[in-house]
Amino acid sequence: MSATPTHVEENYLKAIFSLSLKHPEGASTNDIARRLEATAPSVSDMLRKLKAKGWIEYQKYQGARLSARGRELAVEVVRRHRLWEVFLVEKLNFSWDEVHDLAEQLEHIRSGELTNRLDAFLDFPRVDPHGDPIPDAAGNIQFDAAAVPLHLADQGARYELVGVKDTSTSFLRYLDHTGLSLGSHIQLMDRLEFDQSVLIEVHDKSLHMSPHASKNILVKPLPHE
Amino acid sequence: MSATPTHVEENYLKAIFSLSLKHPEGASTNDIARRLEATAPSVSDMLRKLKAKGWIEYQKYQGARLSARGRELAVEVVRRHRLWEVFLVEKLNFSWDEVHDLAEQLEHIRSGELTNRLDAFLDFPRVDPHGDPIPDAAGNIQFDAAAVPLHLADQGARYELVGVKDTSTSFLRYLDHTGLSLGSHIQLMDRLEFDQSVLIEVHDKSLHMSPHASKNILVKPLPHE
DNA sequence: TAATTAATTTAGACTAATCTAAAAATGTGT
DNA sequence: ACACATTTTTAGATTAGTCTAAATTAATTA
Repeated sequence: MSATPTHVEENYLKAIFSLSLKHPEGASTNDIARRLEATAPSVSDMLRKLKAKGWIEYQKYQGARLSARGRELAVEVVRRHRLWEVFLVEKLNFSWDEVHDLAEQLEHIRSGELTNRLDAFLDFPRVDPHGDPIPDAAGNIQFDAAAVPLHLADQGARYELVGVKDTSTSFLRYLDHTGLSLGSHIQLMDRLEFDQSVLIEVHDKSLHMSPHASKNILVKPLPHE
Repeated sequence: MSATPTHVEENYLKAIFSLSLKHPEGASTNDIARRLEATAPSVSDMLRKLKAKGWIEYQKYQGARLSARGRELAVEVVRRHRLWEVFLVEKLNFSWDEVHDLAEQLEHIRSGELTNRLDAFLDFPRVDPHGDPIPDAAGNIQFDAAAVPLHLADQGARYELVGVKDTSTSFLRYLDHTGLSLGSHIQLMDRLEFDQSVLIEVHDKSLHMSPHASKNILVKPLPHE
């Protein structure tokens, strides 16, 4: 039936998938190119091929959307990526800022058996080390509806850090530096509307956080004590 | 300095390495082609490239030998392959006949940090699930000098199964079927010289074993009780 | 040693993935 | 709605790896 994608094709599908989360109407050639650090002509070429294989819907100049099959393939890659990240952190003691590149390689080993056994070995984790949800074997993704970016959270309320949007090494190192990690309790003391920076309290220490940071931290309200 | 080999180049280096164990004078084009299921012209081409990169010594029509650097690279691949095999069997509960193809993919993820952490996580195993020695981080390989193929073992003596040379699924399944696995105790009842088949006793059951099997099983003398 | 066979290399072509430079289509602002 | 900027696609070239068919070298055997 449908052939299996190459590693490169998997990367394109994954990029289109993640771009589509914010722009369901379709991923543009340039956005994909930026994401994959490739040139627009390379992307244009590849979109034609992916369309021919039935993995995306695509009309010239109109951007790309995943087909049902394309989405399945992309979600499998995401599942593998996130499971390997959990493995690297939980079992091999890597830190959350070191695992991305390794997982980028491990994610391309395509074996349902391997993936599912790894999943079981890790005790069926629901999120990866950055708080991103791990698709289950059927491809379902459990998004946490209660999660909001910190810069939109309620003044005075108490939150738990449940995810980060920016998974770059530099950002994660910055969070380590401030003592923040998944599960940290945060109280939002003040929001400075003009630049969307925030004043928060973590572990009884107060901290002024830039808008870039506050926008890239996902929090969930803590139940009142 | 020396660039890093591609996955394909790693496969060639590994093939030359393992062929060189039996024929230290050099691996022939055809032998490499057979091993990699490629054609002779493909191999011929690649040998020129590997020579240009300084990883093999090679003169036209004379076969290939690994350079010092080439050997290092090959041994690293072997190390990764065997560590992943241990992981798959010990942690993910794969059986010894299922791990080869997965390890062929995992072995190409080149990260010293990953490899060494995996090694530690597995508690520094010395052999893989087929009894093959795992090179240490410095590239040293501890061969078991006492191991001999079963068809050359001494009549009447008692042995431990310490390795298999043929790691094909069919052969390993056959061994499972007979109840043999790494560590099994074997008594060599009779050797039939004319065809190198043997009569052995395992777990108090006697068994007639074909020459192919007896040649591909490595045993080590058990200390007398 | 000459002839034949086997092994190996060269020649030429193909696919996947990439790039730069140029052309074409789309979108925007006055 | 026209001109201009932006985005995207086409054209053409490159690299890695592979193949088949043909030529060449090495080995064997009469």
